Amino acid sequence: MLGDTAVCVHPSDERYRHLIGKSVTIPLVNRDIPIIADALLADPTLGTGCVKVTPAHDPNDYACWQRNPHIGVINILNPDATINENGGKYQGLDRYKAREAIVADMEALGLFEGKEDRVIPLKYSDRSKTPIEPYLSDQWFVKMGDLPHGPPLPLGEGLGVRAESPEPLSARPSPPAPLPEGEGRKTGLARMAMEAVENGQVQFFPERYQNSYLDWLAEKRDWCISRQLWWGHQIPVWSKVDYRGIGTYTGNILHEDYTAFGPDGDFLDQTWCEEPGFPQQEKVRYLICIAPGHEEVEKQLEAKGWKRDPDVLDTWFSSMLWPHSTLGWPENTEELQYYYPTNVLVTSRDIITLWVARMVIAGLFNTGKVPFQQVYITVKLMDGFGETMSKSKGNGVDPLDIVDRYGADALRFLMVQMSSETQDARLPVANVCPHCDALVPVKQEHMYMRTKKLACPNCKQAFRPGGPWPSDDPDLKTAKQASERFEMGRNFANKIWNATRFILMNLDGYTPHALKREELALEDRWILSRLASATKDATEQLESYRFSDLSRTLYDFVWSEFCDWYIEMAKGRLRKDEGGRMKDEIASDRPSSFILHPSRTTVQRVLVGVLDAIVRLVHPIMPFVAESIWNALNDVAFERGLPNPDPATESVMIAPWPEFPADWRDASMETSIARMQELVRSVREVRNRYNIDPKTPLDAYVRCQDAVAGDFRTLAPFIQQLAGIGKLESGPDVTKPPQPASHVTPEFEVYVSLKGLIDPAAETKRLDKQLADKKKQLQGAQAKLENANFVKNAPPEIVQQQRESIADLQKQIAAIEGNIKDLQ
RNA sequence: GGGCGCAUAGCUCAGUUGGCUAGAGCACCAGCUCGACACGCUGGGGGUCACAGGUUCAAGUCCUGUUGCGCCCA
Repeated sequence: MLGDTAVCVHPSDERYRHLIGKSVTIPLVNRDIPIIADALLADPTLGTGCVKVTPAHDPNDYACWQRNPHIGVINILNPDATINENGGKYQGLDRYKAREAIVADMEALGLFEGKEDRVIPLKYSDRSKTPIEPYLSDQWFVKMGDLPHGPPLPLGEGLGVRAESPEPLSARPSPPAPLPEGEGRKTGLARMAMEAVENGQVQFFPERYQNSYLDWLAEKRDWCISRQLWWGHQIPVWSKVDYRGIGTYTGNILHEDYTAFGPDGDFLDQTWCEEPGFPQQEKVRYLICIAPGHEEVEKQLEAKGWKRDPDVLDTWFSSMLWPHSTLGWPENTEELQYYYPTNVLVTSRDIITLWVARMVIAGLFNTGKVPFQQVYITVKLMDGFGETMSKSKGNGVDPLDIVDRYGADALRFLMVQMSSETQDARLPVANVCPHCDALVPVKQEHMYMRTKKLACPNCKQAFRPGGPWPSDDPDLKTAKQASERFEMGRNFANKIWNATRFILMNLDGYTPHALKREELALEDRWILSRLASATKDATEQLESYRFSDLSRTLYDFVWSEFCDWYIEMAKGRLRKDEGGRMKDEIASDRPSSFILHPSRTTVQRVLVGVLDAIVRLVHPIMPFVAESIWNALNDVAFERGLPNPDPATESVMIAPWPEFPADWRDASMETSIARMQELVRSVREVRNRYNIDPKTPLDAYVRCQDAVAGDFRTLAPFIQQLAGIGKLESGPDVTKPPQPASHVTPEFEVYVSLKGLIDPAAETKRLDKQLADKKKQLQGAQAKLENANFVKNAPPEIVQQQRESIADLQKQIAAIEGNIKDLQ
C-alpha cells in the first residue's frame, strides 16, 4: 500500500466508470492517487474489480506504469527489505513487521475490511528459500535489438582478433566505421545471430531446435546482465553524482578527475552521463567504463569519490566468451587461429537460448566468426518416472557407479543408443543392495529424501538408498545406483571380445595377402557384402548425427550377422588340421565344408579383416574395448585391412575410417543366404517344438524350384551343420516323408522326417491355425485387388506386389492343406 | 497464456518420402555346459500402435480435435 501510485479498474466496468480520472487517498501516508482504467491489469470478475497499482514492487503493475506513465513510481524498500524513507512512519521496519503494523493501523482507523487467503505466484530464492520481493532498481542490459543509427558492431574482416588484426580489443578504434546501407547491412546483436543460422553458417541437429533459437532471438529482448551477487566478474563502470553546469562533463568534471593520468583515451572505454528522473534536475550522474589494466586510474577515481558499480556479470555473459576466450582471446594466439571456430557444439536443449545463442553473438561480435558450425542437441535423460534427474531428489545415477559395475563402454553405448531425435529418454534407476548385490528398483516414494532406509527384498537386510547423502552412515551401508539398461552395452562389449578371442585362437599360420574375389567362398562374399552395407549405413548415420541408428546398425551387424552366422560358417574351414583334412571329416562321414572351401588362410583373412573393420566402426561408441582389441590384433595380425593388408596404425584412434567398394554389395548373394537362414530356422523350430536333442540328426526334404535347390545344394554343408541335418534333399519333385513336420514359405516347403515322433492331432491343430492366418491374408490381398481404385491409383509395383503375394499365398495354402490331409 | 516434444509388447525404445504378416533389447516360457561367449546358444508366447473424427485405393506414419505426461519461455 505504501508504494501504491494508482487504483485501476477495467474500462468496461460499469460500476466504476464514473470514477475514472478521480483520485483516492491512501490513509496511512495521506497521498492522493489517481483512479485509472487499464484493461490488461484489472480483472472485473476478481474481488471488487478494483486493483491497486504498485509499479515498483510488482511486474504486472510495473507494466501498467509503462502504459500509464503519469501515475509515477515509488520504491518503498531498502535493499535489505526494510521500509525506506518513502514509507513514512514505517521507515526502518522489516517488511513483515511493516505489514503487521499496517494491518493494525488500518484496524485502528476502522478501515480494515477483513483478510482472506489467496494463492499468489510468489517466487522464492533458490538457495535461501526466502520469498523474493520485486524491487525497482537500476540494472545493466545488453541491447539486443537493432539500433536506429545503424550498425553498432565491430563486424567483419579486420575488426576482430583475426590474423589481420592482432592488437587487443581495448585498442580498437571506436566507434566502428558504419557499414554501408543496403544489402548485407546488419544491425543489432539478435539480428546478426539469427542470420548466422538462417544462412546456414550454424546448423542444428535435430533441425527443429533452430526454431527455439530463432523464435527467442526474434523477440530481441534486451538482456539483463546485472547480478547482485558477491562473487563474479564485477562490472567495470564507475559513477559519480555531481552538479551539472560548468561546461560539459567530459570537458570539466570528468576531466578534472582523471586527466592527471595521461592523455585522453587509452584507459577509457566509454563515458556517458544520465539524468536521474528526480526533481533535483541540477544533479547528474556521470559514468565511466575503464578498460582493463588501469588499476591506478581506478584507485585515483575512487579517491575522488567515484564508486564502482557493485553488480557482477551474469554467468552466461562470461560463458558466452568461452569458445574464444579459452583460446587466449583477446590475444591473437596460435591456439585461437588453429582451433577457432570449431566444428560441433554438443549440448542440452535447455541451454539453446541461455548459452548457444549468446556464444554465437559473442563469437561474431568479438572475432567476426561463428564459434561452431553445427550444434547437436542431446536427449535429456529422465528417471524411470519421466522426472528430471536431480541430486536433491536422489533419482540420478553417478556415472562412476555405472563405470564400476558395467564398464565405461557400456555407459557410452547406452548413451549413444538413447540418442534418438526425441527430447527425453527414460532410464529406470535401481539401488544395488550393498549386502547381496540385488537390484532394488527406485520407487517414487523413495525420492525427495523421504526414505532413508530400505529393506532389500532379496536378503531382507537394511540399507540406505543411493542419493545425495553428504557423508557415510556408520550404521547403515549406502547403496550404489545402477540400471539394468546398461547390461546391453556390457553384453555387447563382451560379445565382441569373445568373438575376437575365438578369432585369435584360430590364427595359426595367418598370412596377410590381398584378397582376390575368385578365392572367396560364398559365405565370405556374403559377409563382405553385409560389411559394405553396414559400413555405408554407419557412416551416413554418424555424419547425420543419428547416433541411435548407428548403435543399432553396429549391434545388429556384429551380433546377428558376423557372430551368429559368419563365424559359425567359418568354423568348418578353421578346423582343418595340418594335413589339409578336416577333423570332422575324419571323425564322421558327415560332409564337411572343407570340401567346398579348401582355403583356411582365406577364412582367416576374412575373419581378421572384418573384425578389423568392426573395431574401427565401433570405436567411436566403445573406445576402450576397441582399443584393446586393436592392440591384441596388432600383436598377431599387424597387416590385416580390407581388401589390402596394409600395416595397422598404432592405435585405432588414428586408424582411417573404413570404406568399401560399392560392388562388394551383392543383393542376390544376400537373398540366397537369407533363404538358407530361413530354412535353418524352420528346421530348428521343428526340433525345438518336438524337443529333439540337438545331437540327433534330422532328415529334411525341401520342395522348391531348381534355382533355389541349387543354392541349397551349394550351401548344404552349412545347412546341415547349423540345423543339425543328416540327409538333405531339395528340388521340385522331392517326395514328402510320411507324417512330417512341415514349414511352408513363399519360396520353399520343408518337410522334416519325424516318423513316430509326431503328434498328428497337435500338428494338425497348429497347421489349421497357420492356414486360417494365410487365408485371412489372402482375403486381404484379394480385397485390395478387387478394388478398382486400388488398381487404378496405387503405383504399379505395389499392385504387382499384391498379385505376387496372392500367388504365393495360394501356393502356400495349397501346400498346407495337403500337409493337413497327409496327417490324417 | 505461447512454443516444442512424447503416448507402439510387462519395461525401455526403433519404425526415413504413407505400401507385403509392426521390430529390437530386457523381462517371461521351453530346451541347451556342442572347444569364442550362461554377460551365452536355440526356439516360443506377447501389441485394437492413447482416444475420437477426417484425408487416401491404402494410416503406427498425414490433418483436426480430445485426454494424459514432460520441457522451454512469459
